[in-house]
Order: sequence, then C-alpha cells, then structure tokens
Amino acid sequence: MTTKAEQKERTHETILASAARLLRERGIAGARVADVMGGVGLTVGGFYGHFASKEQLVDAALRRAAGELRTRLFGRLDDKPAAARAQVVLKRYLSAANRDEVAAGCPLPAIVGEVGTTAPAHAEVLGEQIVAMASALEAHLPAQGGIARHHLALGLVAMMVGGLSLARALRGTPLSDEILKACRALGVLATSLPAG
Amino acid sequence: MTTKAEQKERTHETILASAARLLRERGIAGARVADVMGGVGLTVGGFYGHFASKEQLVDAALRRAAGELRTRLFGRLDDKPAAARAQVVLKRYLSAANRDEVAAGCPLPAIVGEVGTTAPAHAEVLGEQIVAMASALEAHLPAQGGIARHHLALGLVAMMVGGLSLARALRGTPLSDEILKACRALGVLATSLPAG
DNA sequence: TGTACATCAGTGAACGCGCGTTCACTGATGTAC
DNA sequence: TGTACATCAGTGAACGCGCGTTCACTGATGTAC
Repeated sequence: MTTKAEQKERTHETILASAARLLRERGIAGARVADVMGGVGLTVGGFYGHFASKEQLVDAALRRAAGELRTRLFGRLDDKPAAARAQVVLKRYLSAANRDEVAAGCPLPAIVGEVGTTAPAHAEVLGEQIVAMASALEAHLPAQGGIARHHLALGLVAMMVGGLSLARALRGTPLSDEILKACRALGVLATSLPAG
Repeated sequence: MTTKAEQKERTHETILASAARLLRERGIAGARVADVMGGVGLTVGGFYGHFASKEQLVDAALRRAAGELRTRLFGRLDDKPAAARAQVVLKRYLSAANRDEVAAGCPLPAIVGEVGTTAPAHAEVLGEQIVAMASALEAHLPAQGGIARHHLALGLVAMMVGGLSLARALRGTPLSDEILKACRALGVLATSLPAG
C-alpha cells in the first residue's frame, strides 16, 4: 500500500530529477516550470504544491545535479594508484561523454553565467558546490612545489569548468575536441610536477 | 556639417557600444533591445533601422567586445621581457578589475552558457574569438616540454574563462578572490616549466 | 532666394508570444460512524 | 459492511508582466526648380 503522502514524496523526487535534467540542458531561465512538470507527465498548476517557487526548485536541483556529478567523478577510484587519481578525475570530467550527455553531466556550464544576475541564493549554492568539488579534488592531489594544493585544486576546477563550458558551447566543431584535449594535457602537466 | 548618413552611422556605433556593454553585464537574453536603445537615449522602434535582428546585434556586439578585450590584454607588452609577457596577460585577465568592471571587461563569462542553446551564428562567433585569443596568447608562450604551445594556449584560455566566470558569479565573497589567485598561480606554474 | 516636395531617423503604441504564479475546481483516496 | 463526509494531489484556465518585432506616423533635414 502506498499512502497519499508516499505518493506525493515520490512525485516530488521525480519533479526534482526532471528539473536537475533541464537545468543542465538549458540553464536556469531555460528550465521552465511548465517543462519541468511536463517532463514527468504533470501540468504546471501542481508544481506549487511541491515547491514554494522556481527559485527554490533551482537551488535544490543544482545541489542534486552537482552531488550526482561528484559521485560519478570521485567514485570507483580505489583501484587506481593514489598518484593517478586526480588525473582520472580530470579525464572523466573533460571527456566527450561529460560534454555530450548534458542532461546527466556537469550542471555548472549551464548556470554560472546566470548566477551573477539572478537570485543571491543561487550564488550561495554555487559557492558550496565549488568548494565541495575543489575539496574532493584536493584530497587526491600530490604535494607540489610552487603552489599550495588548495590553490592548485581551485585552479584546476576553474580550468575544468571553463574547458567544459567552451567545449559545450562549440559542440560539433573540431575546436570543441581540441579544447578538451588541451585541458586534459594542462591538467596532467599541473599534477605531475616534482614535489617542492 | 554632418549629413544624415554620418549621423546615422554614428548612432549605429553608439547602439553597438551600448549592446557590447549590456551583453557583458547581462548576457544575451539580458541585453534587451529596449534597454540597448534606452542606453543611448533612443526608443525601441528605431532599432530595426540599424540592425536586422537582435541576433545580428549580438553577433556584432560580441565581436566588438572581444576585440576590445584583446586590445587591452595584449597591448603595451613591448616594455615587458618576452619571457614574462604571457604571465602579464594572465594577470591582466585574472584581475579584480576584469572581474568587477564587467561592462568593460571580458564578454565570454556572460555568454558561453547561452551559446549552446541559442542561434548557431553565436557559436561561430564564439569560436572565432576563442581562436583569436588563444593565438594571441600562444605567440607569447615560451617553448615547453610535455605540451604543445598550441594546447597550452587553449588550456590557459579555458582556465582564464572558467576562473573569471566563477569569480564573477561569486563576486563579493572571499572565494571569488581565491579563485582568481589560484588561477594566476596555476598560470604561472604552467608558463614557467623547463623547456623540454 | 524662396517655396514645395521628398527623404528618412526616430517615435510610440500595438502585435503575438511565453513565462511564473494563482486559483476555483475535480476526482480519487482516506476517515468516521 | 456500508454510507456520508473530508482531504488533497493534480488540472487547466486565467492573471500580469516582459520580450522581440512591426508599423503608421512625425518632424527635421535635404533637394529641385
């Protein structure tokens, strides 16, 4: 037996999943409430029984999408040698798959540009997620000369987001592939320096 | 004596400048035709005497803004030692000024996220501008071991755009400054490796 | 030189459209007796 | 067990608003004679 409350909670989840998908594909403005609801076979009117506003939906969906990404990026690293893990993460992120499977990939390229001019709450959530990602990466970085591991992690995250953003924007052109390749190479360079 | 044609050409220029400003501040969707015209003291209706569509305006404004940026980034480098020029460019780009003076800074953070889902022409223009920027940077890069100068330039451009995008999105927070700092440090690292 | 006419940059209101949000309603599920 | 009522997830149409684009119009500038 599923009670009404259970049913509603399940619907809430599917709405959130639909929003997380659309947010990645089309950004904040592009993730329209009607489309989010349509994506799970419901109509617009019911939305406000599940979320107080689009803004709250976007915050929740962004957290959800970024969390899923981290799981995928940093999962199943145990079988890799410790020194190679950061490069594995970089390769996973800067892959053709993470560029092309937009709906299941990184949400940041679609939303960074909008965050500065929309709800302040979105910026906060973005900050959280950047810190979470950089921290997770930092844990796998070798000690370096010339740059603090903390800064190296943050710089790499910037390069990753920038590279994926450009690659997505230029999808279908040779330049898109070249950018991913260039970022991977720069990532390898920066994570294989002699310890200082 | 200024003829009508001269007057109109001047107005055309001011509209383009207004659009280039708004495009950098608010992105493609945010650079509304009415606001662009209002920014030069004119009303919406007159716009279509100067441009065929908003799409064409955006293309022209993006080229204009990116061109201005290159001038500022790569100008006045003669007095710097050749080996330091790439780092000067990186410092200029990843500066608080280029983050805060949005209307006169880099247009890419505001538009990359939108380009993938709007007019194909915008993607073409973006491609041009990325190539132009990477080429200009490449000319100032020292020979490196482990990575082709062409790829290093492209990777650095991705890091620059990513770092500035995140720094702008998180403006006003300590993390914003840290990201800029981290990217500058990573840039220094990548441009001061021993020649291979 | 003056007069009548043509041109055309810019105005301002309207158009169609899409968005977030609201709200009266429906109908299936659950509860009370 | 059956019946009457309450609840509430979801519907679908409407709301106000803002956008890109169009268009009849205005009035200053330029041209012809």
